[in-house]
Amino acid sequence: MVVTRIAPSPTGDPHVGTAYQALFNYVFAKQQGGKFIVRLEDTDRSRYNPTSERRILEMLEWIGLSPDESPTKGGPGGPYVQSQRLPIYQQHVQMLLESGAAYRAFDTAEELAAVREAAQKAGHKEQGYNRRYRDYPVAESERRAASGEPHVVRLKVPQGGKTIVHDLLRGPIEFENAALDDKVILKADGYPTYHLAAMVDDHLMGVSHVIRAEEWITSTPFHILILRAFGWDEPVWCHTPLLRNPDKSKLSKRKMDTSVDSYRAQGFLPEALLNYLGTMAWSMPDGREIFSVQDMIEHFSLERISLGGPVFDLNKLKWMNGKYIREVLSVAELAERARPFLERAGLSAPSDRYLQQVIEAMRARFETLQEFVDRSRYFFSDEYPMQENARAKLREGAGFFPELREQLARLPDMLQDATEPLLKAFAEARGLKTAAVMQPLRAALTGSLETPGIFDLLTLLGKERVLERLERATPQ
RNA sequence: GGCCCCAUCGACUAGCGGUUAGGUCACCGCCCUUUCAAGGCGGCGGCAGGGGUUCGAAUCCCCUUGGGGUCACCA
Repeated sequence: MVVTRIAPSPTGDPHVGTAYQALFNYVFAKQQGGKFIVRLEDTDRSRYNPTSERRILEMLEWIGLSPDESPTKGGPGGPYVQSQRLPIYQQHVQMLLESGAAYRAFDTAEELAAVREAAQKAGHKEQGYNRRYRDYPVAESERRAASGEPHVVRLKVPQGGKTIVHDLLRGPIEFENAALDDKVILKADGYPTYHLAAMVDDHLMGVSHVIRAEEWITSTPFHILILRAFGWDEPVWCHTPLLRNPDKSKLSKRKMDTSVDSYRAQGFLPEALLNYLGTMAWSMPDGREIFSVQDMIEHFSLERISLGGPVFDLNKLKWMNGKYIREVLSVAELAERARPFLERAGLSAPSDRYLQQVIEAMRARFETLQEFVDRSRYFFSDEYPMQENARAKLREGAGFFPELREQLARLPDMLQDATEPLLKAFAEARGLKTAAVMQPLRAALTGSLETPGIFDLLTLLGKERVLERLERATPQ
């Protein structure tokens, strides 16, 4: 059975890279009739962030990549939080200690730093651990450990030969074992390092395919060595390209907005964000660019992942979000999603019908739900900003506003059948171009020159508000 | 710097020995539109360079260059 996983570290905001990895792991697992696991890697106490954990899990639900097994859902391989699995790791490390595949090292942090510094000064190329305790007498090691002396446990990496990583996308990648380090697998605080914990968990949880970012390639030989030390089989390794900043470096919050929560707050739709991520290093066989996760599951193959590192382009993400807004979601759905944004801005719609009508009119004019709110304020409140270019138009119309208002007031309603002839006749009677009437009117009604069509505006705003705003726009 | 990965328009990509190198975003122009968008049509723009292999290379191999990742008791 195919089992995939993501193993995020709860250290901060839910990262788009996590959503990206989740997408590929989820889609592949679902397509193969397998399962998708989420496991939290919180073995670094110093970087642990208590709210991050919950937010990562919530993010996955929001975006629609719900795991089959996770800290909140549980499952046969649980617990799914590494800090709750300490006995398991310690037990496994003990096995390696007993088999001689690992050894205790009693170097202090200061000693290591000093050694490293000395090596650097001497211009040594080898930067790894000096393996001081690799051949330390076992009895002595046992004694010092038993006496409570702080220590770490390191893996005894073979000093000759090579380890080959068979990457699904890149073929065999060779590493000289001599160039590898005796990495720490159990820290002095009793917590395992990522390398040990991830391999033990992947094995115990039955993970068949490790689909992860390419930054892990260089530590994969070490992972393979851990697996071998236990006598376990390797999963299929598949390293996907890293999402990039515009300058091509690894996507980072210093240079880009990497928080999924932030995109959510800006009014990006989960479907659109997911669709966009799906076009990063992957493409639909038929070239379609707008596709759902379900479409992706139907046509996915790991082999179609391209290897160049894709730049995360906010511009195209926005375009795609707009595409979903105007062509994929129904007006009713959009209304429901827009409502919380409206409320957060202190606005509310008098009715579902009205909200939907406004959205229909605005649909092609916003690309995020926040933009919708920002650009539609005049539909929901009489307090809206007057833009500078609109103010200028207002002055042009000031002279005829009272008369225009008078005439509009005599109409039974503001429907186009009545308002259009009126506006045209009104302009003609004064020797004005129709636009010379419409633009000042638009400015008076909305404070803006970028709005839906004037007749939609009149209809939606209704007679009462139209007359009121016209009056308000007329200088006393 | 060592090791490792990668390389098609500015960006995302299609291409997997024979194509006028296709599509999308962005940009520019035109159309539609008495606003702004959206939409339609068109345009600009690319196989990093050099060697091979081959009748024939964007496609295969090598070198160079460039970019990236990684070298923690972080993941």
